Amino acid sequence: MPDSLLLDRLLKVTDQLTRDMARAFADTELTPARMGVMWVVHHDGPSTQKAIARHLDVSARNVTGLVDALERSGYLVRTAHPADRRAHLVTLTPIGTELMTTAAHEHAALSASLRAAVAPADRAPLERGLDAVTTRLAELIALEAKGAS
Amino acid sequence: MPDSLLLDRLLKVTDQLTRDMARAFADTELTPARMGVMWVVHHDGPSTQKAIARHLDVSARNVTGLVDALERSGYLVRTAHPADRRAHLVTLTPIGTELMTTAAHEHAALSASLRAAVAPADRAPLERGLDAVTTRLAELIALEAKGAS
DNA sequence: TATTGTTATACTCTATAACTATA
DNA sequence: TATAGTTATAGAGTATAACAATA
Repeated sequence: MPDSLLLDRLLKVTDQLTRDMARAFADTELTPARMGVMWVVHHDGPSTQKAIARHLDVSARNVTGLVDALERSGYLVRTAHPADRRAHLVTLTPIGTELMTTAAHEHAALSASLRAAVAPADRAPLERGLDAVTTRLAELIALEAKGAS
Repeated sequence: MPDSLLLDRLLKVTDQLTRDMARAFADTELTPARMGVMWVVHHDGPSTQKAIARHLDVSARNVTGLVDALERSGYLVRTAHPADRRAHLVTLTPIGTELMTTAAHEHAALSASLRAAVAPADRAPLERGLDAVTTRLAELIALEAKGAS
């Protein structure tokens, strides 16, 4: 597709990554949304559900359901918050920690594989270009949010 | 984020595009999945639901629901297939055609805006890099599909 | 009063399976 | 027999609103 628009290329990658992630979790009790919760807790350590909701920019109700499923599957547990009896601290179980260790390795390996597929001279410009696109997209999204107030 | 992995950059753009599209359709009866149907019919002309399902790689049942919603909203209609009485030909209404004309312009404008945000010397390498990533991702997805048979 | 999390409710996207009408 | 589409059913993600317990 030599004449494609930049946006079409970005949407193509978006579609591939979305589908590939969903496929990777088929036949497990994990899903992309549940893994989102796992990444937050993996990176930030034990977190309240409110903090997770803010981090993912989803509703508190949504987090309740995702944590329910992950707790059922044994990847995390709700524990008492030491200072606030309203809140739960969501904490990874040993199995959850093991899952995320593996996931982090696979994530890095996939990133390296994709980078290796790019011509060496194009790698730095690709990364700079993606950063520029991200910055512009963030500006456009902020503008829309403002206008839609 | 100067030290981010390539994959993290790609996922960031994926997240931004996904959210931005969903936001763009808030307060309308359109959604990203419904617009997917609209794009197929816009590009391919009157299409059977089966053809749409193949194009989008979703189930026939799914297309039934999406076409139901778009027909209710007045963007397309089911018409009789001239040669196969089992099939429906999904056809854009004048309003649907108008919608897609506008959408195509906005799509091109967004693409140009994103491209303009990238340093001129980085634009060609960015596009080449994205094509390389897409090709590699397609290979990896094909490998997984084969292994999971 | 404000906040955390849950229950209640609803909509969308998605899938498989069974069924109808046609090929 | 095979195919196009629908109905039936189900699970997942998401949201708002009302409510309980606690701050």
